[in-house]
Amino acid sequence: MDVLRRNTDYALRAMVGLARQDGQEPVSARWLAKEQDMPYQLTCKILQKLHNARLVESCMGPKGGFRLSRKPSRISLRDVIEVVQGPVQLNRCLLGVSECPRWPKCAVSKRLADLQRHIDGYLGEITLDELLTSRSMKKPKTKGKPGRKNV
Amino acid sequence: MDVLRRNTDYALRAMVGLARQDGQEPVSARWLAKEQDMPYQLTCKILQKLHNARLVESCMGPKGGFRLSRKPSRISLRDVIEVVQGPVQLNRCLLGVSECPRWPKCAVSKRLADLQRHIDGYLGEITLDELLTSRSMKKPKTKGKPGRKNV
DNA sequence: CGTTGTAGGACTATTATAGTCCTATATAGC
DNA sequence: GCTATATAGGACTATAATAGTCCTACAACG
Repeated sequence: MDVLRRNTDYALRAMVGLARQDGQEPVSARWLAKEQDMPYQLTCKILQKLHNARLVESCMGPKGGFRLSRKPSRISLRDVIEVVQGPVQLNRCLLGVSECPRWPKCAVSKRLADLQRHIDGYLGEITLDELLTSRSMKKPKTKGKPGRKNV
Repeated sequence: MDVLRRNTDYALRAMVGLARQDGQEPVSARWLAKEQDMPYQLTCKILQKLHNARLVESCMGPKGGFRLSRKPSRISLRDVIEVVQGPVQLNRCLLGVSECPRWPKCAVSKRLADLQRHIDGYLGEITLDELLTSRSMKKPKTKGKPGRKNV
């Protein structure tokens, strides 16, 4: 499939949904799920992950819900991605040389490591607020399976 | 392995194995499989794919086998990757805007599209011959690569 | 104290990937 | 021609990763 998975997409949508509310008022998972066409239960799970990673704050009870724990401009795409699907790695060996059983026979590494660094850097630079404007319109139709729509 | 799958890794190893033989003599799937620690049947499948994509030539019969269809310096990592696992895409929508049902609500696209282009370009630049030296365990890498590292 | 919310464990379902089995066919050498 | 060794490839099984659901517990506002 793709590098960014469906759950990552959901997480991004959720974060964007929260960022738009931008207020003090917490937003409920149910509302977010509906707003962004995501399965409710999954939305809960993903928000929990985001909460454990301190990207969002939560309050329980009626009037409860979630809000971003810092400004959208201080949350990167990479932050969100890593919470949901872990780091985007080209190849497992790139993380820890020590783990590769074929080393030193295998060493695609050097050039790929450069690319890896670039990807990490790039994803780390893109921030949530950059996604806000483009996401702001109300959607036209789109119903059916909760299929993968888009990032 | 994440972005690059195991089969892609196998394909890369197979190609490297072939590139090292550098000769006129075709190399059999069985030999390659053993050399590179890969399941024989899978190796056959993958070589078939590489053959259909014209990256390798094949000859049947005893003394048959595979050889690269062009020089290692003219085969990119991207060529191999795309044969085995398809294009490395960050997100499905980046391929064709027309397919996205959430447009225009969603448009992470712009920044990600840049990254996508960079990845494609980079993978397209890395050539097989650049992997040869680093993959041969005999020689430590005291040697500068003659490969074309041009953008 | 009931309603509306999050927390989260434990499951099921679905899909993608990896890997195997089997049969057909080509060809070199006898 | 016959046989051994090779690729070609369809059809299958197995395994793993991902997506999604169900259920119970707990927190807090009114």
